[in-house]
Amino acid sequence: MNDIPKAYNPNEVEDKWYKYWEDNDLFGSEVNSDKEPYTIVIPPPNITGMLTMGHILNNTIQDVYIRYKRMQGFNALWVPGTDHASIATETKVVKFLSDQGINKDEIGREEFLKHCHVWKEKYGGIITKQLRKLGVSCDWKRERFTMDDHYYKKVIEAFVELYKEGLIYRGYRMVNWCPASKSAISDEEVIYKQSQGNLWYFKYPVKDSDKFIVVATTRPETMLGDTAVAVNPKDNRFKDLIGKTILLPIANREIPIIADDYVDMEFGTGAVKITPAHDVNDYEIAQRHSLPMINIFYPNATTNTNVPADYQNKDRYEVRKLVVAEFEKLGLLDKIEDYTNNVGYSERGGVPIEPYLSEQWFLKMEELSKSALEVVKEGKINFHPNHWVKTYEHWLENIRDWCISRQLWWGHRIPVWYHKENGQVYCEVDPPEDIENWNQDEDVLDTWASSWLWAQDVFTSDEEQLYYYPTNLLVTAPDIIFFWVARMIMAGMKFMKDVPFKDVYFTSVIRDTQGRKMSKSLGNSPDPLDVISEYGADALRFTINYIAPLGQDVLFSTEKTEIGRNFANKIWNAGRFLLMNMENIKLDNNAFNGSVDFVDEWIESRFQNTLNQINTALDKFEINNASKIIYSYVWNDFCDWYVELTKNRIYSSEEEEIKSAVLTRAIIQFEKMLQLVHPFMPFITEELWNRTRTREEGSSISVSHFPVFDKQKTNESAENKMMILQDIISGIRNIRGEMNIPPSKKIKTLLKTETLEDDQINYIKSLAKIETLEFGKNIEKPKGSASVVLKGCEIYVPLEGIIDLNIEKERLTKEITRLEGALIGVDKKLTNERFVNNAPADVVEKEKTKKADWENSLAKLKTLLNDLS
RNA sequence: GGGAGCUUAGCUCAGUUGGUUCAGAGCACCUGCCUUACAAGCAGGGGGUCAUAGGUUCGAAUCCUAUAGCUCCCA
Repeated sequence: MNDIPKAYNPNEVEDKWYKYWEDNDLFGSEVNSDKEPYTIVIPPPNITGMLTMGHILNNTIQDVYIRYKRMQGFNALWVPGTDHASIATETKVVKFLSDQGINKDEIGREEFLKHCHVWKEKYGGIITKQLRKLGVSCDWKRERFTMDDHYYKKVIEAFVELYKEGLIYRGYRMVNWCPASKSAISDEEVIYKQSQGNLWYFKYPVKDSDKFIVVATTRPETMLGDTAVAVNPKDNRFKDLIGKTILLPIANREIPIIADDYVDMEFGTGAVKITPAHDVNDYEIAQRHSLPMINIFYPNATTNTNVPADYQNKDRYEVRKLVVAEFEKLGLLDKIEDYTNNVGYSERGGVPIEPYLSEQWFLKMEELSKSALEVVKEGKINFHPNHWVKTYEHWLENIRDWCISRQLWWGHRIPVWYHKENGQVYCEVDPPEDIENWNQDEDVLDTWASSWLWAQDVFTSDEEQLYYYPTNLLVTAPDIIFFWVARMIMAGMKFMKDVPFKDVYFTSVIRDTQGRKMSKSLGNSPDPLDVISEYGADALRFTINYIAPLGQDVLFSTEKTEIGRNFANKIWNAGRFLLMNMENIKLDNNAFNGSVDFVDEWIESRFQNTLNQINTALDKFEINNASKIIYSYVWNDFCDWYVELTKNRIYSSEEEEIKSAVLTRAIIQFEKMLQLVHPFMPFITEELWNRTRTREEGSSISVSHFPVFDKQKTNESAENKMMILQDIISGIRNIRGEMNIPPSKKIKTLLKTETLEDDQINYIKSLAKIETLEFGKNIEKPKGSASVVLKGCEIYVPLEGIIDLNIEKERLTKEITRLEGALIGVDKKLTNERFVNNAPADVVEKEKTKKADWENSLAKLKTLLNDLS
């Protein structure tokens, strides 16, 4: 056993065990009607992505729960997989190809998709490979992809079903258009950013008049598509102009001046230009007034032939400059003001979106959102933290139809065919038989319109679906609550008539130490794999759980991982101590009887209470609380006290039998602790589990039985007895510390007490480094002693000659001041009649006891202080 | 503009139904220790007007109201 290194080295341990787990299929799950399933589906990472700190947090939490439940005897299944990420992947592949001089449109759809699949095979597994480094206990045999045959078919079936029910429709509508990907995107994919812009004031000449009407706009280029100017009917400034027309400069069109309540009289000049094809509000006004709609852009947001020749084929921002310059030249530019406005950007494309008229597919939301709202309100699904419910409700109550078509090739192609001759529409899972007479719709579905089936269709047979669905827990980042969580709930209720999961855990958002969101562009995100190789996966897992409070942001920096690394090292060394002492000792499982003393009862009691607290914390999804409970049990109870107290018995005992019994007991206690820690730190616990004794091939701590809380084994009197012991030892250590007595110097100590028992004495002697200890109720304080007053016990450390009286006076005075302050508080309460009359009797009683105890101590302290002078 | 959350020690955060000295932990800091598991450690110590102002209550970090600051979501 001398091969146990002094410091824990995760690199020598982690890969070995991961391989062992996978080789032995320890995380596989099969339908088994005798066992209750516990199911989690992974939020499928995007195949274009790399592992981020967000993934670390998210997947660590899932792994904690799945390992915990697996050890508790559930048939635990964690389904891994990836998402095809339509826009992101297509963008990557397009760039990849164009770097080689290949143009997407030239090679055509089929050829392009081949490249996509090749690309997916090559890069699509990066994250899932990286995740293994974290120790995740997924069932890799069940890895799924959103474009797998089975899953693809399910997506198409869902479309057809919804179409036939009339919930999916096609329409020529104003959508959020991403000029970069040349596709429509959904409302949720638009990100609003504040930007410093201008408000341009244009003078529009009124026909047959020398008057002008001034309009303000943030987007001058759109004037080329204006089809009206609108004013508020109540606005007296423009009353006489309503019904007249404007001669639109540059475009040289005649457009009407109309009245509409929508116009805000306070904004700008009170008159607004109307560009129906490029503004959502204008579009609605145009519909009310039957105005023409002039689309001035190609799909990439360059100007088309609907604008004068000089302005054609130019980028929208270039046209803006030209238009402004021309207005200035014509003397029609009234003024320019600074203006801050919200500009919508395409989440994926990164460019400002263009409101754009086009033919798109929509999914009606009214019915779907209703049931999704109900199940959360009724508590069939619980959000953690709960406050996300409000955000969720608000979104569902104000939802608009979902634009599900994308003008892309990579994805699930819409299963609709149009007849070449008669324009007939055909929507089925299988293509029409006379396929040569039909054209299939060119669009694919929004990625989320496929991943919304994830919780139900990662299961490939009815039997499996029936057994594993609904899943138990979804762990995800709050930023996809609408994109994914809400829609998965809709899909579950629609297709399965049941919720997709029972609990949703929304993770923290990971930021850097300055509170900035981690992002590629800022370069402030550490590569998790670097962190793992530097500190170990267990260290990172533990740290991220430890510092991530439920529902709040977490500020992460690489150095914080020291918390977990040090903790792992602590566990390692506790094990090292036990194993080293076991070297020449036989483990004797039957040797308990002679050795049980209150320390053994105490640690068992602490263990049980800790176990109970951890169960409660995990049930409430207070995962960082759970890690703190574990940390404090392992470090404070187990290492600082229990192991130290074991030493006393191991070293002082001459009897091998007792030594063996103490160590056996300690090892068993240590093993139980390892099980507690295992869901959080799987690698180190597996390593030590295999070092405490020889294990069968194929066995693992990860499939061992998690301890079950047993109230019978808690022991209040042992805990109390221990507390007294700890107080006395701390008291003596305090004197040592304050008096600067070096640890090497053994001291003499006297204890005036009635309650101390023999079995506590040896512990006190060794932990407080005492040479001789006298105790009893009639102990007298020696002259020149330092002293501590505890409840029912006084400690005297005779230090005549060494002791600095002033330091001791200071110590005592400090304690006296503290107690006096506390007593004032208690007195204030007890002399207040309203307190005595109104507060519950037990509270008053407690205050009285406190008062008596403190007065007692205070009196003793004062006597001690007097003796010194 | 609407909504959610946050503000407690130098830093990051706990603090349950208001009641034990409830003002805590970790890191950082100071002092002493290479004490036979661990210096990635051990022992001891200092440090906070609980954002601000009111209110409710016998009693408030905790409940209510207002204000300020910060973060996020939605329009």
